[in-house]
Amino acid sequence: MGRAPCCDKANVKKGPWSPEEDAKLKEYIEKYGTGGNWIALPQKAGLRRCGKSCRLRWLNYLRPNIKHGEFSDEEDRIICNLFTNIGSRWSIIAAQLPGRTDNDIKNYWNTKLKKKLMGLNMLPSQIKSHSGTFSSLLHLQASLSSSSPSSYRGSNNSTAYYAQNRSFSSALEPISFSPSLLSRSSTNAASVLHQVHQERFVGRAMQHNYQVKDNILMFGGEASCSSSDGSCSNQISQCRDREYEYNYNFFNGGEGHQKIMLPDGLNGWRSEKQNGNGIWEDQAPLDYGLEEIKQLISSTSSCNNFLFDENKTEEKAMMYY
DNA sequence: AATAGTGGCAACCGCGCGGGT
DNA sequence: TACCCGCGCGGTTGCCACTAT
Repeated sequence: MGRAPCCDKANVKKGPWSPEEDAKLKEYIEKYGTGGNWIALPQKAGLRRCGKSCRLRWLNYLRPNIKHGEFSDEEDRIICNLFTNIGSRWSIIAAQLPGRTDNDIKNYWNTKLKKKLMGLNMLPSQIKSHSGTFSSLLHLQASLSSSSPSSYRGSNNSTAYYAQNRSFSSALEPISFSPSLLSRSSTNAASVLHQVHQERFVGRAMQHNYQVKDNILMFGGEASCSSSDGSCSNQISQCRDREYEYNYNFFNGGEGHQKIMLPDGLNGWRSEKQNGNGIWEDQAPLDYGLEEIKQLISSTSSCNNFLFDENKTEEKAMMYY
């Protein structure tokens, strides 16, 4: 049995909003607010509209400080960067662009920005050969970047790595997230992180959990949750409590020298270990040829090359995904 | 001038989540 | 604990304007 409709569809108007309806809605909300109940709002405001429709109209069009029109290069950069790192979390991306709505950004991405990027660097054959969406390609890029050449693993300064290897690490521009980014989302921060990791490291439809065990960050299901003392959940919550620190260390391989075990996003699991010289090495290489991978990544590097300011690699409070 | 094709945007739909009971 | 309800999100659809033929 399906869910009950949110409103009486027969008595509800659909389609484009008239200026009169806009005025009614705007006037009502400015006077009384939403009252925390969108479902009841249209009736009170004298509108024959579904509450959800009112909410959408208000959020995407009528509410103050909405920015319409062309996106700036800086906005392009942010969108591209965030999309690469967190995928189609339009609301989160929108939270980083004051005045822009998630719908706006989504439309802009789908109709313009994606094509812009594709047109610049992607050859049709490359797209076809990987039979994935642009999104999955970016995710692939992201996951591959997380398994970047082991030569940098020994370094605590990943920024240096980015600076030297921008064409390869294109999507791994460090991103600065304001705390409001997470708090403004209806989803809690840990959940966002969890989802981000799923998208970031899993190039196929697999679901993974992560946990911290003995200072080792591990991804996986029950197998990785085999703590002998059964304190799996505690470890996870510890991880969540320290999410900023953890994320920094996670990618940076920095303070704490956390080991990671992660899905390689293509062919299964890949773990890493430190060799005798303190260099982090992949335990199992990817089956994808390195050259092919580099080609893929450089082919999508337009995201950085034409949008990103080279001088902005210095980030302060940053999280690496 | 008429028609078909394409792009862009606004709006809708269905689902998952979380709070309340 | 289970259920209901509203909210918010992401994907999709439909309409309109513009362009090409």
